[in-house]
Amino acid sequence: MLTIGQLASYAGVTVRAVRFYHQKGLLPEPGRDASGYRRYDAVAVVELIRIRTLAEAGVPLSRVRELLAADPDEFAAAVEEIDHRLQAEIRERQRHRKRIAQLAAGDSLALPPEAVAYLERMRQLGFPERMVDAERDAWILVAARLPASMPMYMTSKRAQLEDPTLLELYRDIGTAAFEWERDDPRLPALADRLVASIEALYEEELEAYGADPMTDELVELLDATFLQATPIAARLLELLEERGWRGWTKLERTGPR
Amino acid sequence: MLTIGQLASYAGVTVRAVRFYHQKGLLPEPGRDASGYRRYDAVAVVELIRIRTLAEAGVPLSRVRELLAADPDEFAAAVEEIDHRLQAEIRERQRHRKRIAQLAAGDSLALPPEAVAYLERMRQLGFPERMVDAERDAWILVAARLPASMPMYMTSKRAQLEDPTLLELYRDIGTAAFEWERDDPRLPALADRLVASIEALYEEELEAYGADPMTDELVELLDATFLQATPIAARLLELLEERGWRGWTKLERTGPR
DNA sequence: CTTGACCTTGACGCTGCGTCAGGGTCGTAG
DNA sequence: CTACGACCCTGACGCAGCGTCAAGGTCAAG
Repeated sequence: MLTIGQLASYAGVTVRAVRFYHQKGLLPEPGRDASGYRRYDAVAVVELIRIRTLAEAGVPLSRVRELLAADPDEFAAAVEEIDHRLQAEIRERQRHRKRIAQLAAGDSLALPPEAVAYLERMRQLGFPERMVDAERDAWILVAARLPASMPMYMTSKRAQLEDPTLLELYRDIGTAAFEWERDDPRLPALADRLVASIEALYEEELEAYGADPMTDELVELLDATFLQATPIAARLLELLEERGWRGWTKLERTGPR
Repeated sequence: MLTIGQLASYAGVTVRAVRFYHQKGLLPEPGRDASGYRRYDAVAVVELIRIRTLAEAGVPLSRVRELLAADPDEFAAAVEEIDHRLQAEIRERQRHRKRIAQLAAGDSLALPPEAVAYLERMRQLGFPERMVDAERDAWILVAARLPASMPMYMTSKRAQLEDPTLLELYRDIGTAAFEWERDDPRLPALADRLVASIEALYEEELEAYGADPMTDELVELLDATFLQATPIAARLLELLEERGWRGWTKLERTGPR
């Protein structure tokens, strides 16, 4: 007759695990000896090994209980289902591996590769790090909501970076955002240049991309980020409204053409 | 400003998860509005998405906390370690899949394929199901302790099954085990045949396999299983001792040659 | 004013055990 | 005979990552 420790070492499990299986009704409680110790026979070893075999195959203990008492057909069906689950878990982990492989570089945290490339291009072009960070945060928000549209946005944005006039404008906005005060006298001139660019872009963009999938919710959030990021944001929006345009992330014409 | 529900839906997580991250210190508690509601800004969305990105990559939350504050070198090291873990988990599940694939047939629960083949051969040879079951349980015990020795044992046992004299003897022991009483008068004659076979095998086996890796502990357990399985077991052991042999699983000569 | 959809804190539940705490028991050695 | 280490017992809490009540308070719309 075996003690619980001997039984456990036989099946390669811990004593605690054996008691746990008793508690869960997977393994019947054996008789006790005079001093209250559990005493097991060889049948218990076989039962315990069966439990471990299923458990080690990744079967949850609740299923193990059913399976030990199942007929061959039920057993086969259960095995198939468990195999599907294991396959799914493997695929999940393979996705995770890809994901963390992309995380090796800092920006890619939560961003698709084309966005990382776009931010890298900004750095190459000499944009200040703070502005790149702000851009990154904004695109993280977009990527979370509209992952499918990221390639489209990034294609559009990269094209804008290659236009010398726009590049100059973006750089100046960056400088303004992080170095100017809210009432800087140079802001109206900046707003003029901005409006000129908007009006030049407006027609093109509409033709090229059709309806923008961006939701009002997201637009609002991105605008809020901008307003928080720099004190000039609020003033710039005012100046734009005076010139017939409302918004920031998504511009709408309010005045005459 | 966002409520907790809006924040959560933005990052694709549940409200409960957000509160949990607050509790764990992953996400800072934001300010409250007049009625005590948490109010979030866009920065919180970005932080939350970062947390989820890491968590979805299979990083435990305790590591997420460290990683959010880690420098690029630490981050890269951590990513590598996590990737190793994921790979290990994938390999583990692939083993599990193999294991449960083997479980499709009933006997293979906790038995290697060669043992399953041996039991199948017993069935082909017409051994009664009860005897096959008893054999199976015994070999489950052996396989748990000495998996590496199973091919050797099975080769030896299969050879014995192909010997007509031994086959006849085993079949008769099977019949005796499940149909005779402890004091059946035919037992002494069975013991004589058994001893004759043992003495014929004894020399051969010693030469062929050298030292048996089986431990005393395992021998004792297997003997106990035999004694529990059938009332004739105890009597048979007595008869063997009278004839100069002790034991069952592992026989030792006690008398003269 | 009511309804339904939100928000708050607090507490328990799930899996598969690990790990104390606070005892009793067994076998062997001195 | 006693002491010691290695066992055994029950009971309870802890872990990760939330899900899910419970028992309220708040808000916007009809």
